[in-house]
Amino acid sequence: MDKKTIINTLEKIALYMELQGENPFKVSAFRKAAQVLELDARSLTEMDNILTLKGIGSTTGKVIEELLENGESSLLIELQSIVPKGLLPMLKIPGLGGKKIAKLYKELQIDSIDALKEACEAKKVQTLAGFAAKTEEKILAEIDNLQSKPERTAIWKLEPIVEMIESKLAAIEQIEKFSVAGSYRRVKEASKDIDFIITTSSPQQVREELLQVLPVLKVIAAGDTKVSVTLDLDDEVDVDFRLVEAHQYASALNHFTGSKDHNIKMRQIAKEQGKKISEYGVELEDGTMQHFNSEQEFYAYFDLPFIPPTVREDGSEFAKLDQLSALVTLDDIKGDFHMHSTWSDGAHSIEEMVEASRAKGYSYIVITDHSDYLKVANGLSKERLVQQIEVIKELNAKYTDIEVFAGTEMDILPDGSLDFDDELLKQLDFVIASIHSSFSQPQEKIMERLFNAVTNPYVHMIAHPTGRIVEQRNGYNPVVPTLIEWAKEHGKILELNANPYRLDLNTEHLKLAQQASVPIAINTDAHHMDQLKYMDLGVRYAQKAWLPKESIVNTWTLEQFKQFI
DNA sequence: GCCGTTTTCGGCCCGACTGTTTTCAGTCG
Repeated sequence: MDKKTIINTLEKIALYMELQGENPFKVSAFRKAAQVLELDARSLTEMDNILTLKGIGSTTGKVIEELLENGESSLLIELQSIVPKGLLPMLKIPGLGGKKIAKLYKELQIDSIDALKEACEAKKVQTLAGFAAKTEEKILAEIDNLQSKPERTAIWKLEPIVEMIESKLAAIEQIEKFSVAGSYRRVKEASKDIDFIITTSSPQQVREELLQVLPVLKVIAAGDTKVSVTLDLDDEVDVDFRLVEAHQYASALNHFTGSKDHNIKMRQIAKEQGKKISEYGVELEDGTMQHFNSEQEFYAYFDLPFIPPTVREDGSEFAKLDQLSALVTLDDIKGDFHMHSTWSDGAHSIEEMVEASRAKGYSYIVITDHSDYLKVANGLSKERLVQQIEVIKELNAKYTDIEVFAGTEMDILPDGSLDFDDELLKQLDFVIASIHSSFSQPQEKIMERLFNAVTNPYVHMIAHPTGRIVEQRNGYNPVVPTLIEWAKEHGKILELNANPYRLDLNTEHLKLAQQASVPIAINTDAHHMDQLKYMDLGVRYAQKAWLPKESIVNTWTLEQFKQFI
């Protein structure tokens, strides 16, 4: 019996109880018990006091004891025999919760989505008290919608949509200030919807403007403080706008950034002090409202350090407040080790990339165009690379405020060999090795290729080590813990590729690398000047893995970096 | 169902919107 099974069982029990229309507090008691176990860092064998944990009482305790003893829960088994399995997916239909589903089952014996669809079409559902024609139509529409719409949308699909919305909001006169919030602001890899908060003194006008200027497919809700729409784009995306007054900005931003668990924790802290947190501010015991100029002020009011959005997750962040000041921030970043120019498949000349990097205030960058093998990307031949090294040397002499290093993003070929020989690699300041081909080879072959790169004395770093594309492609499936071991042994850097398509290594892998003291470089892999901005995303993604500045190569001074290479 | 050196009963984070009724329940984030 492992911890995960116990957590899953408790959550399943909660789900089945919810489908029975049980008391919501009872349901959440089981969820809370599951969360208590989840948030406890110890493994099951290390926990001798499981039944005395706060949040685990006699009933949930018995479930756990039973699971430990014979591997199953009679409570769950009983619930599963009473509640048809077909009810579970019905919770996915917006507008339907436990109570309504329980009623549909009890009164009309509806035990699946198909049965629900039939009953709606036969106009049986509107005969129930609490249901009417409009509800019936809505359920039918949502069932149709269910198949066509993905549950979550990847961050790289959302990014251009967020930018489009931001440009629209900026053009609406009555909007004073706005910000994206929600899980997108927390840098989740994928989100269910996009949240914006807007400050205005004429909410009704802004509401109308929003519905006008955006490509609205469907209005989900449109009240005085909240507008929810589905946008008609390549990917249908839901967007929530919350309209508040200027002095409520910080509280609203905090509230709608979440996460839900983070907010609940904050409210419990406030409650212990007799205060009440809402999206409008903090209400004191005498009923007066406290407002804040920033989220920093808000946290300080509760004697907490500023908790960045990226780590506001399951509540465990409150146990790690002492680590917050060590987290890497954009201000700590002194350079970028991976970018392309027109020499291969980049959009700008080396000089333009240097100028854009100077504008960022970097102390150093490395130009790393593709190597010979990658013909589709106009990879550099030996001769062209030698030429490029000279060009970079000359260019570098022109600058006193930034050091430009000559590098390469060299392919690790399908047969495991490296695209350039050591004689050439020797002449470069910085060598990246990466895989762009034959992803479907057996894992042993992939690892053999990576091993050859890691053990080459002239290679400094492995880029996008797994080759994944967020929410779309798994990559070439290396054994990452082994790769981390090798990197440690041979003194290599592993990359956090900051492009929103990649975010590679992912947070789990980054944590492992940090535990092994393997240095991480956050790189934009920019193919265009504008993409240098992804450093910000990379840094915030690194925060999600709780990476301290010390683990990040980009925080090194020029001297430290020179010493390393 | 769980919790409590103010409580063993009465709360549990808090508020918005919709649809169904006519003062509110259910759902959602």
